[in-house]
Amino acid sequence: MGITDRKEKQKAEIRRMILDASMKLFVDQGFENVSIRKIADLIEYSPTTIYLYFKDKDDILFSLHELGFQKMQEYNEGLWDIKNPLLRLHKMGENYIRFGLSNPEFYDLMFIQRAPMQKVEQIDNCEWKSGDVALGRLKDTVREGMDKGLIVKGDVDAVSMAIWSMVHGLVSLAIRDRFDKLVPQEAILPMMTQALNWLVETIDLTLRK
Amino acid sequence: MGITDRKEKQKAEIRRMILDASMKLFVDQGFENVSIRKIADLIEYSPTTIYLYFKDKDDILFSLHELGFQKMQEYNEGLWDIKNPLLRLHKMGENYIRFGLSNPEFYDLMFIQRAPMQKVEQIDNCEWKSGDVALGRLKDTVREGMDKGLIVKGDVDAVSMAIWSMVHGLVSLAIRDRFDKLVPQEAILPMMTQALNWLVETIDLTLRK
DNA sequence: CAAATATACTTAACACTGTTAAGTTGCCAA
DNA sequence: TTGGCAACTTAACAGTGTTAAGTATATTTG
Repeated sequence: MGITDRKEKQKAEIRRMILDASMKLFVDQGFENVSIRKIADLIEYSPTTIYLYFKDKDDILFSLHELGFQKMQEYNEGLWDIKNPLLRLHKMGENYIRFGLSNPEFYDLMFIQRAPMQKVEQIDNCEWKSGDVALGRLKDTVREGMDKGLIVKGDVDAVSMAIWSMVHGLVSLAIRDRFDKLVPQEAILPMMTQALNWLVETIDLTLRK
Repeated sequence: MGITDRKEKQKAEIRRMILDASMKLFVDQGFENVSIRKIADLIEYSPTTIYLYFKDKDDILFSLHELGFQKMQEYNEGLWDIKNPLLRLHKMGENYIRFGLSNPEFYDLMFIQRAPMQKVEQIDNCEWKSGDVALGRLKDTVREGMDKGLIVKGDVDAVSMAIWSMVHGLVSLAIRDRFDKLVPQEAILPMMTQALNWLVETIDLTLRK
């Protein structure tokens, strides 16, 4: 089956091209400037060809959102070498913020836009693998911290959600311009870092006498 | 000037009609289903008439976003009767979550969509009054709590941002369906409440011995 | 090898979107 | 009565996602 094999590879290659073009477009020009026609222009095919490789636009956005999670993991390389769960948690937060601010369009897709979740609802019947894996790592760290008596005890799920929500809140408010008119531009990142530091210090049991 | 006066009132009335129609549309059918033409249909005018009363679509969305802040304040009636700043803070958080989940489309406009902020940037040169006022109330409460030795000390601005970010994170992840596949539907609200409770307990100095 | 079929891609169109320029009413003041 | 102005509409532009139908080219089959 040498021929069908090569065909498969060609098909995968064009899928790649479409994703690459979409990525380029929405990193360069922002989310709302990505259109099927612009993608088609970039890969020099007709717009309808794209529908031979993806069911619809949401399908492309879903794939990109998964690439986003891959990219995010790169930020966390070496994270598990940190043995102290509290320190690891702190670093996770820092990486999360750094990733969000450096890749606002990916972040948007992963945690703000509705499109990818609609695909999850339709296709992958009842699972959001990428999100589940990422949240799992947070939960593990929180649990470890509690077990070792390093951080304030509480329901692991609720506490993990609270921490995730806080960093997500910081990043999403920042990239949706809600800090712009409340905090001087150059003070935004320091303020975010300070907020994270405060949280980590507040839950740190070792700081209490 | 009786005539020009009545004219003014008529003009204001049509503005109202447009805003009411937009509100109805985006509360009933969701944000992305609001179009100039649908608004026009609802008020039985031609689409272009709307441009005689609002500069563009963003202008309408900005006005709606301000109405959202008004509506939010209604949730906080009687809040300042609570003398204990920690209790008040807790209630503020509960109200914030309740408002967000009950009025997702308004919340979207106020804290997620970019459109209203773009209007702020263009017109109101360099202020986001609604946001500033709301954040101000939070800051006052946090400061009062710190002054009275009821909550963990820290930079008032950063701590306020941290708290706002956490509740915003909870609400925005919820209304953008990020909890749906991670937590059973009926467990979402309890989990959010639990997360808020945990935060308040964690910063409560009176609980420490 | 020729005919039938399957593959890859395009053209044209539909039903939308926000927005603008130009045209049409009807009312008010001179 | 007429000029001008205000309120409103029609028609159009340039864009969007998406689908049905058509056209080559390549592959398989008789």
